[in-house]
Amino acid sequence: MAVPVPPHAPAAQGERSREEILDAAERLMGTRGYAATSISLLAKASGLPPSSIYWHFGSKSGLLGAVMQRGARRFFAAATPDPPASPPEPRERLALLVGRVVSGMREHPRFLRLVAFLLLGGDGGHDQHEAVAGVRAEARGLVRRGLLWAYLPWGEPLARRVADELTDTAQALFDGLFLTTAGGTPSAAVARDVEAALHALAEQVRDGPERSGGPAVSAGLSPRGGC
Amino acid sequence: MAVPVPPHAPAAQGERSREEILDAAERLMGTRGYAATSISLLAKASGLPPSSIYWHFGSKSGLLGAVMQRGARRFFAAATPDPPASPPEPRERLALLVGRVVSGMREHPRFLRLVAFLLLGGDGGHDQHEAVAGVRAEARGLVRRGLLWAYLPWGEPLARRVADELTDTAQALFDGLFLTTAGGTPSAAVARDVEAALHALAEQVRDGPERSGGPAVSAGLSPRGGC
Amino acid sequence: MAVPVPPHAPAAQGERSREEILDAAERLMGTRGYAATSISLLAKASGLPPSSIYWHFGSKSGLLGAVMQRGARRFFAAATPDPPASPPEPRERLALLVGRVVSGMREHPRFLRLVAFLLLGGDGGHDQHEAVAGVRAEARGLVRRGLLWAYLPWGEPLARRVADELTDTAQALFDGLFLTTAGGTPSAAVARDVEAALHALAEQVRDGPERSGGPAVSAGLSPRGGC
Amino acid sequence: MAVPVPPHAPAAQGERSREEILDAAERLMGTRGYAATSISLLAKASGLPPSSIYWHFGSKSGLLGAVMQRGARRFFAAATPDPPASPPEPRERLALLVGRVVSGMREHPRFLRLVAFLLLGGDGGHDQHEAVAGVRAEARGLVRRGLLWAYLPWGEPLARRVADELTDTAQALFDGLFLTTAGGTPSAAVARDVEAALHALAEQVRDGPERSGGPAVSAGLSPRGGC
DNA sequence: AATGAATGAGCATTCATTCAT
DNA sequence: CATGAATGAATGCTCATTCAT
Repeated sequence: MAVPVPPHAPAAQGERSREEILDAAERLMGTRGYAATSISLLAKASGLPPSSIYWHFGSKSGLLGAVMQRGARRFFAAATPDPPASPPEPRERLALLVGRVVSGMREHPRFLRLVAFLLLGGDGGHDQHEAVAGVRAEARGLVRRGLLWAYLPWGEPLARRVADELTDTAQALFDGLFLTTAGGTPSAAVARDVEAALHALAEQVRDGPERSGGPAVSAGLSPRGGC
Repeated sequence: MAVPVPPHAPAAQGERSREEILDAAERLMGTRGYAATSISLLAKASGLPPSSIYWHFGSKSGLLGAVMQRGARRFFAAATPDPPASPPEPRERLALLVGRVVSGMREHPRFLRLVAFLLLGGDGGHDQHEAVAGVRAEARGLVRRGLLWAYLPWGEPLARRVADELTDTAQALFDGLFLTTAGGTPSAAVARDVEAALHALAEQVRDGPERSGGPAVSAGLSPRGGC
Repeated sequence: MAVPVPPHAPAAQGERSREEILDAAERLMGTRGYAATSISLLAKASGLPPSSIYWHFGSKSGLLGAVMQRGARRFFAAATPDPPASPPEPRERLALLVGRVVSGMREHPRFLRLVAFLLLGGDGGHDQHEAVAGVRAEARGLVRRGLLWAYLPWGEPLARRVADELTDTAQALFDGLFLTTAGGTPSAAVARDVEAALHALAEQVRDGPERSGGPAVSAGLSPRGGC
Repeated sequence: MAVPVPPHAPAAQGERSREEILDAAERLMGTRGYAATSISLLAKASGLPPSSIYWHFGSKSGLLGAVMQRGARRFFAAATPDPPASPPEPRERLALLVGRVVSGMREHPRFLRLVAFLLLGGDGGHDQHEAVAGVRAEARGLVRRGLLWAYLPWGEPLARRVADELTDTAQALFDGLFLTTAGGTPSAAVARDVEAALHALAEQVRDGPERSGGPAVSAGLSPRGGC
């Protein structure tokens, strides 16, 4: 006897199809890039016809949007440090932060590769540009909050200075950690160096407050000269 | 009987067409990625018909190969430090090294973006995988020689240790410096931090010879250590 | 056991949906043609899902049939002259006839455009060809009865001759009046001329009984006669 | 031995393909309408693959444009009366005019049906709307010049008045002549009546100069009343 | 050295339609 | 009555590539 489906279990089969398509899309787009992943390839990989993909997501870029949304939710859940674990030392806290980011990379490599593809590719419509920008901004926030929390034992004003001055660089170091292995498992040695480097930079921020006139040389950045 | 024109008399018009195609390809492939750059788009951008592109390069991946070859030659020429400038201090030498890499990034962003696309993308045939691997290896060599030269003032054995232990990390930091701006002009502040970070790591190599058991914590990287 | 709702209790909501679909279909098919009007467009326009359209009409051509039926009923109701108004003069009666046809055109332009589309298009299945033929035949009957009534003051035998000889031409003139503005409001000036032309032709029928050998010349229509 | 093709015989095969595609398109679009004629149908009918159609015409609407252009050129060549034949009597001249129009209809029915389709269909992009408007305007010019020439024996001022007042109506009558048979061979009887009707209207223009207050009644055009 | 013309495979997308609920 | 979900076939169009000239 046909029992009417209760509204809170909405069309179980439809939801399952949707997830299967999203899985296939994350896997393939994160492997080959957005442009190189055709709808018919996704159809083959998900076992559903192209028209079903369109029924669920409306368009290829709509599918991309859904992949990004779900991927971002999952990645940030994996990369955000658990509040309970709070060692007293900044160095250990930093290690915890780096560890969570690295484990996020290890658990969601395909999503991050897709983000990298989109970050590089200037072709996509502007909604996907927006989606990427959103993810990047959220990641930046995560890094910033992480630094703030890591260096809170040094006192809040200093922690804030560290976060202000190192967020961009930290994000860049994480990007590099990811890109060097092209989205494979990040190298433990490099991760260790990244951690050490960040801590060294934090100590420089703590010890030498004069930032813009510091000892950095970097010839070639300014129109040749120094500083 | 049509004798193929000998290479030392390069039939000016033909050579010019070839360069125009390469320019368009570097620009477009470095902007939109390889897969998203069609031959007919290249034809429109270069002003020559598709068949001419095939006459010059044989296939789309042949064109990619030529773009990579020319791009690599140019990039490494721009990123290799001039031998004459040799300041006495490692820190200054490092600054010079970073400066050259950054100026290579600034002058050839499209080529580097293309490399990044190919590094991420598993789609290309294995020729292009080879080409990318070659470029990466060459870049690694450049970084290694750069570090060796920078820290030579500390004595060759130590310089060699620094190079051995920091090459991968240095390359990762450069990758991050590039990816953070997605191939736009690299941030001067981040470049400065990268430089400072590398130097700090070098000092750690110099001061604490015990590497693997050092103070690094990085929970989650080793088969679960901290946290 | 689900008993089909008896027709005299038409389940208000269902009837309303049906009418909304018919409205959207008449509007869209009469604007863009049958082939260019898709079910999903109709769904969007009517606010009901495609499956509901199928529930009500069974198929796209079933929907067309229903549109034609309702449209024909409405159009002929609007175009049939009221019996009460019966001026004594043929000319005035003719004016009344033309007026009603024109007002039918003004009130149901979309239906007539759809008829014209189907009249021109050989694509539709033969049901719709039949439907169109039915509408055309009914229209012809209307015109014929109208002419008969208009020229009854001249005596029935003559009125019958006028109707016999002018029905086709009158229908053609009405067609032209409609097509010239492509289904917009018919031009009042042209309508006046059509009326005058029909009356002049009727007078010719009255005055010169010799039809086939009359003064008409029309080179090129008979198997080459003049020119 | 391969002789280079002289430039004035440009790619004979290409031109032939182009014409074959145009032939198939005129035939099919003029039979089923623009929307109902798919590219793959055209490919089957012309013997060339869809991609070749795109090579020659760029898009479906580009093909439509080419069909319209060629069709208009041919139709107007067929429908324009030869200057040499100039009988003295207006009635005979009118017969000649009608005859040419009718023979244009007989020789190019498919083109005219396509025009009618486009005239009715509000969906097409605005370039096709433009093309249709152009054809309609050119046809109007043809009718106007034809009337002027036909009634020149009555003196130029009168001929000009006839043309001014009857061009729209004449075009409508021709439209009706065409639409009644839906683009089949126009009925000779109706054509004869159209000719007679036009002449009768011309005589009314000649005899009664007061146009706007004339004997036309057409109830229903003005907001009910008369005139 | 170059190109106009062609082509089969594939693209993203929409089609009319069905059916379990 | 109504609808969410699905589907195979077709849509207009672009793809990388070839080849005679």
